[in-house]
Amino acid sequence: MIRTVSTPRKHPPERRRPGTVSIRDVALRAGVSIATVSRAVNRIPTVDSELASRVWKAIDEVGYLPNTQARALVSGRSRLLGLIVSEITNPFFPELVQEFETLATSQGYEVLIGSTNYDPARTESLMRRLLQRNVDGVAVMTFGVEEDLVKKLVEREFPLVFVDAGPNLPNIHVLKVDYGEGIRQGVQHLAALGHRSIAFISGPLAQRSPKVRLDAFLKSMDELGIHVPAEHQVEGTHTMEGGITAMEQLLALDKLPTAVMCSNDMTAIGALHALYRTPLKVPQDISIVGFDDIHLAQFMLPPLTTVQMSCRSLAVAAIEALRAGIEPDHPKARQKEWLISTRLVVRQSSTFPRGSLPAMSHSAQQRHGPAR
Amino acid sequence: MIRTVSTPRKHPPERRRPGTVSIRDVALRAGVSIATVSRAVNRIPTVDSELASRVWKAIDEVGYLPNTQARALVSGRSRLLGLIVSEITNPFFPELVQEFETLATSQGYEVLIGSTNYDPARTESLMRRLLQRNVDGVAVMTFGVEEDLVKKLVEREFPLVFVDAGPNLPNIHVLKVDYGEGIRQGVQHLAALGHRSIAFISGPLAQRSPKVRLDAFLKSMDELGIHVPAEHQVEGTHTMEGGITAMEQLLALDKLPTAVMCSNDMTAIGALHALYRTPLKVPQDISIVGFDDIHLAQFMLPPLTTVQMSCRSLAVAAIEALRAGIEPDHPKARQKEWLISTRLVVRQSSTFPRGSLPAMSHSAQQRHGPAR
DNA sequence: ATGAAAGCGCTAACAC
DNA sequence: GTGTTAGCGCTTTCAT
Repeated sequence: MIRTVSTPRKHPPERRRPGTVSIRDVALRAGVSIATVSRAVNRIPTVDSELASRVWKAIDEVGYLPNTQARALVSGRSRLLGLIVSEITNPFFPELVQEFETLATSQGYEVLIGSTNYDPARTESLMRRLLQRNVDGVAVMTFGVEEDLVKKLVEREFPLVFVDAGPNLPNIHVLKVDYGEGIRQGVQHLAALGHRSIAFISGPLAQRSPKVRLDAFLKSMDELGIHVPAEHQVEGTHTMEGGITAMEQLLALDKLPTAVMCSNDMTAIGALHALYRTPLKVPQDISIVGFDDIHLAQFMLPPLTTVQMSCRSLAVAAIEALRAGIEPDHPKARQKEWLISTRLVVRQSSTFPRGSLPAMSHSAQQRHGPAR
Repeated sequence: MIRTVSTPRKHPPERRRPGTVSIRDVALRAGVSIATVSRAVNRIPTVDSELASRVWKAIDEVGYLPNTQARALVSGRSRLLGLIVSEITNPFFPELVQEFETLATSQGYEVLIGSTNYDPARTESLMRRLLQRNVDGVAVMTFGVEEDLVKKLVEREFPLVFVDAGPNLPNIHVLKVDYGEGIRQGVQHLAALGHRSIAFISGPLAQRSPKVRLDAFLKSMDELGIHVPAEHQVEGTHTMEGGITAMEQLLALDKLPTAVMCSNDMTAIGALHALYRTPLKVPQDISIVGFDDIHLAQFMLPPLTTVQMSCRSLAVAAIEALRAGIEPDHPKARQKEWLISTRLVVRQSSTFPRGSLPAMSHSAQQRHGPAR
């Protein structure tokens, strides 16, 4: 072996955690080179089977675990995915996180999760940290990411997926949730039951997704030629508290709407709770429709009619889109838009408006009957 | 420079993502060595200030972000913390995750989260993956981790924190939640109101924490000399569904208990929902007490009386314990147990048992009055 | 104060 | 088929 002339180091720093085992220990034990160990571990077929089994035996004996960081360093791929959500405590997100994590894991990726808590500064530092960790891609399930940063990343062709059109940039991977269709179904469901006075409790309108949902609602109402007075559009916060407050605002109105559509389920749940405190009954006096179909929705009293946005398909699409961006010859490498469909789930929080009850068939009676 | 004789590589593989900037680019741009850049970045005070500012300027110009993986590789510390929870969709955990993440982040750590879904195989693979990722320590907020694995890690002095005595091993960092005190307070609250027939809906008893909670309940009852008949101990699942089912079991009994204490809030919420479907009123006909004090608890109808276990203190203690294990000269490096206190939060789901109502003072009337 | 270079654990090109 | 070695990006020693 030819060495450089520099004198050997005097105090080789002992940085390894005691008990940590490296590829060299395995090689030594198995009496092969580290390259052979590496090949065996990576299941390169050309390795002699006798050697391979010696290697595996040694691996077992010394308790070797390949160091992912080192692998990442040399391969340039970390097999880490970033997942940015706005608020992990909002019940919609854990369900998404769970799906995302399960899928990622099964495909050999790990997930680094961050919640932004709607704080742009936090979002940016989060993004930076994810990049420093060399994540292979990031799914951004929130808003308020600075356009500048995103633009830079897009230029570097860094794999990035947004839900609902993210920043208005070309060449971005976007999961387009079909709010139009989902919310239209909700509106039409209510309209079909005879509602004409339908209020909408939105999310925080400074954010894109809540805005899109509100627009979808207004458009659906417009299609039916129903006017929505300003006082029937209340801004919530996509939280239970927001739903309570917003519903209280509606309750203070001279003329109550006969139905309320909510921008997400937590808002709808808040609305239900505000109503529990009044003599009004859901759905007999007022119908409530949510959006998301979180797990909790079916356990509400009455069980919540809502528009389902499948976490599963969201997660599947997000990961597929990310991998398409990561792996150069992924079949869908050029696809930029991924459509997420939604569907109405009719439960018992919606029925005919009081007074406009049509001659009731027995089945309708059952279907939309009182829940308690 | 003295080089070895080997011929130069023919196809230096291009693994770097286009746009990625390394320390060398900065050094080149600033006209200094990479060592100087490294020193500047790490704010080593001996760097000449003129050079340092040149370096920072270059960093800014090329958009350099230090690669954490490489740093971790050389320093032996990844500044990554593993957080294992049983089920991210259980509302208690997101609150914990949020606290944990915020704290970790503010201390320069990133968090790798995994949910086990109560699957031991999944737990083990998760643990292995965390180790491969070189996490500096792992907080295990769940159960069913194989003793063997844990034992190995403990031998290697790998920083590990468990909630509630984890495996029965010496020298393990444990967050001891003071169930005894919390549950005793709950029981005494009910007993003080006059309840003598108190049922308990436990969590899955195969797990340690639910078991400990049940034992604490039985002990508290025993202290008061109250016998708990077998049919008043129902096993739930720590989920809403489990609470519903368990409550239905209790409702089928000839003689109903006058109060039900639940092993966690989700169970209590399930119990409330099962009761909503009956003519029984909470708390007039039956009192319900939960455990955890999740965010949702205060929004129940009636707002849930529960024992608060603070996520914040849990997260604080977990991180402090981990850092104590990670950093050799941490002040609390030798501390093994961390006590987490709990406290009763009286809301409106508990009152006097029907019939045993003492001559009621006006204030008691208000305090424990009907919630709707 | 600064730079050269060793080396963290691993993969992959190359030589044999 | 197997071994040797360069090098991923960085920190840290050692020499200057």
